[in-house]
Amino acid sequence: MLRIGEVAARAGVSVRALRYYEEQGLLEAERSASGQRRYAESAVGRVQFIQQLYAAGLNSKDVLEVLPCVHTGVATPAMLARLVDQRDGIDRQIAELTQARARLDEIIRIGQEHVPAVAAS
Amino acid sequence: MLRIGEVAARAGVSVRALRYYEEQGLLEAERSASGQRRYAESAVGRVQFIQQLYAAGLNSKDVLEVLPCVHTGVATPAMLARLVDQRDGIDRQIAELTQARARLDEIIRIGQEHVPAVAAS
DNA sequence: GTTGCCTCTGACGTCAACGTGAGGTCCTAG
DNA sequence: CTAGGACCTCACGTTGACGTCAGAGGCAAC
Repeated sequence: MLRIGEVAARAGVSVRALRYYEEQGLLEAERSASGQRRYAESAVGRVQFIQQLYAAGLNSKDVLEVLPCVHTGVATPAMLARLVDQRDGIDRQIAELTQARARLDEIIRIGQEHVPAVAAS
Repeated sequence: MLRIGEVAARAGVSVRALRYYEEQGLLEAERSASGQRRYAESAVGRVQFIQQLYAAGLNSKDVLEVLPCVHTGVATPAMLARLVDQRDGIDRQIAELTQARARLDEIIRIGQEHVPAVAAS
């Protein structure tokens, strides 16, 4: 059983974030006799996945819809539809990012042509 | 010369957003005699690129650093370094998204196995 | 037993990218 | 010449994911 600081350090987030996740129903913790949170080892991976979903543009409500499937491995048809929606959203984001990356890349290429004296090895 | 509503409609953003971009120094506009903004045709593409950069996780300050290179086609070595940094950031984001997508995908796959009676064609 | 770090519960602060009126002006179609 | 959109400038409101501070208690070491 891990304490909150330990989980935060391992998952690379703040202690405040973990309390916030609990507030949002994203993360459960047992309590010690004195009321301190105790986490299972699996909490670290769970938190990292939550971070990934946030990074993918989901809000905490979306994450809340997705997470039960992760834990139970079971999904209702409605949940599956949501999951597919979220995956499609991520696909669109990846496509946009790829396009933005390509544009940035071309800007860099042009920039290097115009200032070639420095990087020429 | 386009009016603000026209640019907003074509670029798929709000009028308020365009004023905000101007406020942040991201987008310039001439003014008519009565003070109304008049945009060049190129503003539409510029706005769309700004949106892509926002979607890529850049804030307006970052965008402000990147945009001059787009317009002039010239970049100082420092600017080039920033551009490369931003591109690397986008690469990291794409990697994260791809990983999140893979995890979602597996959840969907497992979910479909557990509820096969519906989707079976 | 006390020092020093960890944790607790509120509860207000923050920051970016706009949203949303208020109150007034412009413009163009009929 | 007037009705009604589109546009203008303030300027406050919103939202999500935390940051941060206050005041109090917990825990392991010395």
